Amino acid sequence: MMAVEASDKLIVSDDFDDEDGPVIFKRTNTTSKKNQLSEVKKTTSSLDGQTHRKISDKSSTNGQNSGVQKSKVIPSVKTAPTKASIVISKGSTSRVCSSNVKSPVVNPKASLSGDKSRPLSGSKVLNDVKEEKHPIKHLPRENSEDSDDEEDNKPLSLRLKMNSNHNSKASPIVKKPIEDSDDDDDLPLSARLSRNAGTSGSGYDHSDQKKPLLKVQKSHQGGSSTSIKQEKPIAGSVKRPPDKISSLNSSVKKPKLSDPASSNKIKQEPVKHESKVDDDDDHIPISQRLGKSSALGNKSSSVKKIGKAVKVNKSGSTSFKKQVKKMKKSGGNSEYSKSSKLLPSSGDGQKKWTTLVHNGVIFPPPYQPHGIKMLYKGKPVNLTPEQEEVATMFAVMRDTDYMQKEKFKSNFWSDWRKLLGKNHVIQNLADCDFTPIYDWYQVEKEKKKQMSTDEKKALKEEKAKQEEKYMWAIVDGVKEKVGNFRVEPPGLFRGRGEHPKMGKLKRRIRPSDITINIGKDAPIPECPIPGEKWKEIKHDNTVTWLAFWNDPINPKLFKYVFLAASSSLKGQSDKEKYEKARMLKNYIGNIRAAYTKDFTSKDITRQQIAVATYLIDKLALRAGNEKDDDEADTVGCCTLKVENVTAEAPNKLQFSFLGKDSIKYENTVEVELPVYNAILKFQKVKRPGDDLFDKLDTSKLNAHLKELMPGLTAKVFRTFNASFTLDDMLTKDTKDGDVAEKIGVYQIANKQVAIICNHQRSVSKSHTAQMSKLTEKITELQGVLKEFKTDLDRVKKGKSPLKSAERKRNLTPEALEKKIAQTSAKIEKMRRDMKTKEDLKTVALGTSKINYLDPRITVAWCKRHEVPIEKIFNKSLLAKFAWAMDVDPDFRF
DNA sequence: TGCGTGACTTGCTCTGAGCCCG
DNA sequence: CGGGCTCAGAGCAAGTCACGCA
Repeated sequence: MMAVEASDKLIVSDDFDDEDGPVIFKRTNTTSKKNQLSEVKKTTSSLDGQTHRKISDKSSTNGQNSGVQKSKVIPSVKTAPTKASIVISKGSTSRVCSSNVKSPVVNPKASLSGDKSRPLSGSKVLNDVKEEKHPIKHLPRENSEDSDDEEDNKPLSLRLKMNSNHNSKASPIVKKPIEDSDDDDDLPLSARLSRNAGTSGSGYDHSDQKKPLLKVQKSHQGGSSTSIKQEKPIAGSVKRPPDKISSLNSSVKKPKLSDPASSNKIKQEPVKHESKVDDDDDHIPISQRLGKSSALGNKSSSVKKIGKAVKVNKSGSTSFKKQVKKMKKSGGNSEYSKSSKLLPSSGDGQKKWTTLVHNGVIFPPPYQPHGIKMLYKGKPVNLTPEQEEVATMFAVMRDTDYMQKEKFKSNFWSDWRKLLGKNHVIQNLADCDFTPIYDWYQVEKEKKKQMSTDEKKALKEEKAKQEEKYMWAIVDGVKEKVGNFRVEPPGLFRGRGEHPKMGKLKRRIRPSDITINIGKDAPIPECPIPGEKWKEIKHDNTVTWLAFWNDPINPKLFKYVFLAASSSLKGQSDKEKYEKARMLKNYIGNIRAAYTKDFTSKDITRQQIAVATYLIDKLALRAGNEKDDDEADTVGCCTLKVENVTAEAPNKLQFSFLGKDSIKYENTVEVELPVYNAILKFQKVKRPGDDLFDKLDTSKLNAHLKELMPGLTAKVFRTFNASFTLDDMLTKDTKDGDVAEKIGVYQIANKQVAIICNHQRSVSKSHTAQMSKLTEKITELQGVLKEFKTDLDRVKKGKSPLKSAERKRNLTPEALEKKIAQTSAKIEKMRRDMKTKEDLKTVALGTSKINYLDPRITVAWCKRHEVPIEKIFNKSLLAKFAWAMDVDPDFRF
């Protein structure tokens, strides 16, 4: 419904016949409803697989962008602390070498046998071996792609173990992880899809890529499977290795060593070790890890041989110990190993910290009345400061799309009216004219813009000074950045999509709304607003939040203040997330076999679980929790409605629904026939608005998934698909070449992941203008080129260059030829840039980079191919992924 | 078993700083 | 040196999932 849609669609082609098969579903983009991006559709790829996405630019207006919006009267300036540089380098290369050496054993397989069976011993061994894996795996895959494809048709399970078989036989499922290298099994469906596509033709990628964005094109060959991942730091090593740290610090604006850095460094060192350890684990097959989660200790042993470890130590020793201790408590890194249970560790009521010191939160400044009078029926109206503040919030949103929404206006009116009172002069919104306030705001904005650089700088510094104390927390003795220490200012709620509460007043938060969580021995932060006090002080070390308040729009919800993404606490859980996804790789074969078998189960719940799991695996759909009526009407897998899926004979399913953030998901994919038939069955006798999976909800689904793999939940498939695809594409498509070409390969892989995850963005307002500008320039250059050619002709014939340009005058044929080549190259580059711009106009690459792509894949790839990590990760990502920086170059997801 | 929290992750948009260009 | 563009970072909305209780 609301979707505005866009027109783009991606075309996806899937071919998956089989489970693994190469399904390709690539969607180009979807549109968001709100955003109205374009939608993408996919088509199946035909031979070539070219799928293309078409883009239509349709309007892209999202209203949101309009400039004014935000209104915040108060400028927020923050300074960012920053930092960091990365230091990966050296080690990396060197490491690489070492790594390369490794033996060719393939993990997968090895693991298989060993792994499955079990644990430790085997596993360790494996671990050590580890690195080898990729080679093996890949090769087979690639080469065999075609064959794979065929196999693809077969059920995943089959493929796993025996490629030869058919679907029917599913292998035994269950918990044991299989490591097979089976080719496809490991692969994410999506990857498989794409792969096919790639192989066969170029799937949509091709089209897109055909002209290589960056030059990379080759991709097809490898088939591109994409994977997406996110990154988060895993805990393992709590902190970053010293190096990193140091580097970070340096960059950080803050005081150099002031503590943070320095302290961090120290502590962190220990971390390194740990991290290494982790790395080791990585290599290890999941299964192994599982088995013995306890392995941790072991790992250390394994700690690689690699030099790195060595370095770390020294300084580390002390800190190291400490850390270890800490970790244990918290279940930190070690955790994963330690927690034999598998990953699940992090969550629970484990201790997350021992000592926690921070200064609370900072509040936005009080409202400063401007005294500008709005008009009601043409006449100026007096408003109290409170009334004026809310009127200003509304006035300032004039240029946004929200103003076109009745719901927004009625909600605003309802809340504002409460402030005005029943008997106020203002009796309806339609007769209100906020122009004077709007104009005043524009002027204020302009003034701010016109301030001199020095003035701006002074303001910024002042703000930084005020905020300095709130920016840091000391967790177990380590200074860590706080993520969002600023209390949200009052404003009008901007829900996404057709949110029922859009426009409601989000009232000002006061100290008495805020609960502080801090160490028992730490001083309680002073309340920044004189005369007021905190709602409550807690000392709960099983949670990571520093403070929270209830969301004024929906009091059932909380707004938390957490540590920043670069903190070790966050890094730890990030790492755990990726480890879990990697573990899934070892189980995926059996899981696919299991659900394939259940596609035709007589037990309807079982059948629905099977089909839902298949969709989550293949399409990277979100779980789809139930939602209340007072939220936007969006769905995920478990909450799909009959109307969201249209069957197209013989075996295609067309999906069309609004997902998270009311982003439109449009995709048509080929599915296995039993799935197709099951969907038809689920739709039977239901109305369009009924639940497709009426016997299912996320808790049942996740409970089932946990039986298949410890800690497995629906969202793990997204991480797995994403990271796997990235790893796979990078491995297959990276060729010798310059850095720019390699970065191009990375971007294409990143884009593929974004498409799989349906990460969209709204088309920038100036997109069309920018494109036409580029077109103009190209046309102009083509004219120039033509002239050069004519001149060259003439010069060769002994004539003088044509007219005009005197500059041409003395050109020799050689010089002209050179010019021609230069101009042609320039035109080519511009064409590529245009294509890239157009291709990415509705695709958001950042989300997957931040949340779904295991950073170790990227770091290891950078090391292997000598691409500076800074070319891929910006400063904040470098800080966030500090835990992944010392990964072995041979790391494979 | 179902439901309502509670805690955290994921995700899009806006903003502002720095960059490039003419 | 002003204006448009890009991109990182901030902001905050909207998901996921675990847990405890009845």
